[in-house]
Amino acid sequence: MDFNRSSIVIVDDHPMILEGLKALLMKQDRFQIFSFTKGVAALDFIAENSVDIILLDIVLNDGNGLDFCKKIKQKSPRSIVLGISNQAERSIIFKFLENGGNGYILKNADPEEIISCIDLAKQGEVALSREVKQIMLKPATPVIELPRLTKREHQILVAIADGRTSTHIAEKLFISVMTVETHRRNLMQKFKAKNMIELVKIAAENKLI
Amino acid sequence: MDFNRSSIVIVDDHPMILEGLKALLMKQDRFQIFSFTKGVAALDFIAENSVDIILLDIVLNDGNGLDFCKKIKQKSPRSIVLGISNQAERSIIFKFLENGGNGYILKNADPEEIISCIDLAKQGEVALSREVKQIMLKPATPVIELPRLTKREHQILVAIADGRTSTHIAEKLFISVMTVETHRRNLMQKFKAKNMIELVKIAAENKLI
DNA sequence: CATTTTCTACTGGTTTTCCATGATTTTTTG
DNA sequence: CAAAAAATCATGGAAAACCAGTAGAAAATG
Repeated sequence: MDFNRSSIVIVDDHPMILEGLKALLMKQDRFQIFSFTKGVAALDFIAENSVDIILLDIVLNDGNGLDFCKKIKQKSPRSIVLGISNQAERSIIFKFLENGGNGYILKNADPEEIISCIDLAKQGEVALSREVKQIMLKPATPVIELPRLTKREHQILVAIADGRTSTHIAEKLFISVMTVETHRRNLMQKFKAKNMIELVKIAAENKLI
Repeated sequence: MDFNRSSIVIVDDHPMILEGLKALLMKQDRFQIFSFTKGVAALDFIAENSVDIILLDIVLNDGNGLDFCKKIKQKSPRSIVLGISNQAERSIIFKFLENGGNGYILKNADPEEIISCIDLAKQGEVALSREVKQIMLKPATPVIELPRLTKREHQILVAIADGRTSTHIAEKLFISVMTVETHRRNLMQKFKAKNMIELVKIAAENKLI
C-alpha cells in the first residue's frame, strides 16, 4: 500500500458512476483507488486492508449503504465513510450520519465539491455537499407523525378511499352506519384532518392505502 | 469532424455520470465525444454540428429529456437519440420512444451493454438495455389513463385535497360557490370517480397533487 | 378572426358528511 | 383475569357535497 497517497474504496453498483468517480479522482493523482460493485466484497476488502476513505453508495443491490456503513465503522472505526447517493431524502441522510457516516454527497455534485468533501472528511470534519446542507437545513421537517390505525379503521379507510359511502360500507360489513361514522370521526381526529378528503390525501401520499 | 469515428454528444447534469460515460466510451477509441451539462447548450451544438449519436439524460435541470428529444428529432431527424436515466418508469420509457428516441438505457447498465446499445442504434435498431426490456414487457400495466386537468381544475383540486370546502375555495378565488362545484363535478366526470375522496386518492397516488 | 377550450354561473333538489358527546360490548394484552 | 384498547351503536342537527342540465363570457389556439 502506498503511504504517500490516500487510499480510497469506492462502492457503487452503477458501473457508469463507478467509472465517473474513478476518473474524477484519478485526475488528482493523490489517491489510490479500489472499486467494488458489491457491498460485501468491499466489506471483505476493508476488513483485510485498512483504507483511508470509503465512498459508499446508499442504494446497493446486495444490501443498503446504511447497514454497510454501520458494519464498516464497527470493524474499523478509524476509516472515513462518505455516503454517495441520488437519494436526497432528509431522513436517510440523518440515518447515515447516525450510523457513523462522516459525510454525505449527492451524485449531482460537482467534481470540486466531491474532492473538497473528501479533504474535509480527512481533516476530521463532517463533509456535506452543498445540496445536502440545504436539505438538512430545510423547513424543520414538517414530518407528520403518522397515526397507527387499527384493523377496522384501516379497512374502513380503504373503503372510503375507494369512494364508498358510510351507508354502503355499513351494509358490506354488517355494522351500523353510526359505527362507520364513529370510525370516520376517530380517523379524522387521529390524523388531525379537516375532512376525509384531506385524510385520504395524506394516507395515499404515505402509502397507507 | 472526424469521419472515421462516430461523434457522440452526451448530455447529463451529473458531472460524475458525465465523466463515467466519457471514460467508458473513450476506452473504445472509436468515438469522438462532446459533453454538456445543459440541455439547451447541447441543442445549440447539435443544431450547428451534426452528430451521429446523442446520449440524453431524462432528468435535466434546465428541462426534461423527453422534450429535448422531440426538439432534436425535429431539427435533425437523422441523428440517433438514446435516453439515459435512473428513471425506470414504464410510461416515461414509452413516452421517450414516442418522442422519437432510438433507445433507452438505465444508468445501472453494464459498460458492454451501453456500448452494444450504441452499436445497435447505429444499425438502425431500437436499442434497449436489458432491464429496460424487462420493464417494457412487464405485467401489462393496469394504467389508468389520467385525464388532463386545466389550470383552474388543478388549483381547485389541490385546495380540495387540502381539506378546504367549496365555500372556502370560492372566497379565496373570488368566484362563486357554484363555479367551484361545477369544477368539482367536471373533475369527477373526468376521473370517473364516485366522489372527491376517490378522486383525491387517485390524484395523490399519481402525484398529481 | 373563428373555433375550441376553459372558466364562469345558475336552479332546485337529494344524499352524505361532519359535529359533539356518551355509552356498551368485545377483544387484546400484560 | 383485570385493565386498556378497539369496536360497536345512538341522537339530532348543521354544513357540505353531489346530481343533472344549461349557458354566457373569457381565453387560448390554429
